[in-house]
Amino acid sequence: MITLPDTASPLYEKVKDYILANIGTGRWGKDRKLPSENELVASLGVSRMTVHRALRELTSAGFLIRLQGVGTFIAPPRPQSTLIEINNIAAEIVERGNRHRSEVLVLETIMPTKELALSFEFPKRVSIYHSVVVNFENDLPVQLEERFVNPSLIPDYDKQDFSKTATYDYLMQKTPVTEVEHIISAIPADAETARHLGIDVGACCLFLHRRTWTGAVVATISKLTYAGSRYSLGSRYSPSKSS
Amino acid sequence: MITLPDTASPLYEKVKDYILANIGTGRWGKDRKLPSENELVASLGVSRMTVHRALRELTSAGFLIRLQGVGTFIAPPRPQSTLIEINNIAAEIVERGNRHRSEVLVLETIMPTKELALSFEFPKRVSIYHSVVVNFENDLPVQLEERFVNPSLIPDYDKQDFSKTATYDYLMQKTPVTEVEHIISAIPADAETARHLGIDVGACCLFLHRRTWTGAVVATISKLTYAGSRYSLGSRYSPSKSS
DNA sequence: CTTGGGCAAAAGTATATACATGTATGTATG
DNA sequence: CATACATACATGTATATACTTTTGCCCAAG
Repeated sequence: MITLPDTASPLYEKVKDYILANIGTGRWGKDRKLPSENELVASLGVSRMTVHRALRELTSAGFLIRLQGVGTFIAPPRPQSTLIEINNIAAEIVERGNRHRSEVLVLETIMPTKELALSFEFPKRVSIYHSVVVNFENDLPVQLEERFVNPSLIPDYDKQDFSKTATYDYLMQKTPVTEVEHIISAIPADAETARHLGIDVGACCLFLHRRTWTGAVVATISKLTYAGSRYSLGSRYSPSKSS
Repeated sequence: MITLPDTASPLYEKVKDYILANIGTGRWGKDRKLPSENELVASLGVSRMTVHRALRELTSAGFLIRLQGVGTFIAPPRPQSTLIEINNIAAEIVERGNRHRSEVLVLETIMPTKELALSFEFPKRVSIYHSVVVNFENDLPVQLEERFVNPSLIPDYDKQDFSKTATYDYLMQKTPVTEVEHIISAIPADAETARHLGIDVGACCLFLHRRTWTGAVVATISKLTYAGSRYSLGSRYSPSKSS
């Protein structure tokens, strides 16, 4: 009989910790198979429901794999990918304690180019909304934001005052995003970008291309250009909010 | 008494669906407060444990917020952030059907600079591993990878042959990552980077700075420089794998 | 009016029990 | 030898019950 630590945390958390510790030390590493629920009940002296809860939560957290009728196994090492988080720039600037301001350069309805229509996966040509906004941090331009918006999902996009509401906030509020595609690259500033961001032509810019979906429909396409010298995308992330 | 649909799914899933549906239609939108567990027990005719499980899972999925002694509430709309995924470059290249090859330029033990020691959050000066590797896609250099590795977590790092095993694979295999910090920026190539990547000095590069933790200890610090013209980070992501 | 105690209500935890369902395996039968 | 069945064992689900912890609120005492 193993005695679990006498801490304040609930019992199922102690069981989870016990299991994680044994995974970590490789004690169950032989065939990566864990003791059965009933064996854990016997060795830990807790009820099966408690063991079951611990195992279920570790499974949903990705540590374990369970097969009914077979057993519980240590999950293969975490998928080799890491996530970074991209936040709303307006919120981010304010959070840093700086002043955010935006300037609307363009807000119009256009017929998409063939390439754009393709990106929207439109079967036929329909007009779309188009906006260009510059975001300032303490009066220094940091981001040039060009957006193309599917009007069937977000009507009235062209009626908004985006110097007050961030485009991002408006879109997030209007339609749920079910999928996002990002492409991040580094490009030299062209003449127009350079002018809007107040940097030299050819200066390094971080370029973020984003498409969002609502269901099967492409909702927005955004091209975000950051002045490379003034901005970097940062994030800190815990792959698994374990235990 | 509400009757839940007569499908094959388990009861707690039906309860989850019922709750999600009521959130979606805004039925409980007034003060965003849900019926208590006991009220749901009465109205749905299931046991409290079942209701509790449904509510607990919806809470951990981010849909609800529960306060002991107070009640259950609809969570505010999803945090306004999106995630992008950064994959192992070697695997990525192979997945694209291209040939991956790496060249080890440096693999040594060094004393960290003051700045580096600070990044590692070292209390005192200890030596660390240092590697510089160039990754090729079809013989075209795409990434310059400089890594600093905490020897207390990953001994023998300097004994590896990283032209065979990707550093990433080796590290992932040796120690679990509990937290990751990323900073992405766009910088012009310096002379050395330009030489290794075969690009012009001053050309745009995507620069990824990464720190990984194992528990409270900084495990690795990586500086990944991508030739901007040849590479972009891409990902597609579904924010909520709900219910 | 303010404070503090006590009560009710809500979620959180833990257990015992039962049955359902999926899987592997051994055994008897053709 | 092969198939079908029985069985044992694993996880999955559902309930009843009991107790704990936290919170909000009413009400009485000061």
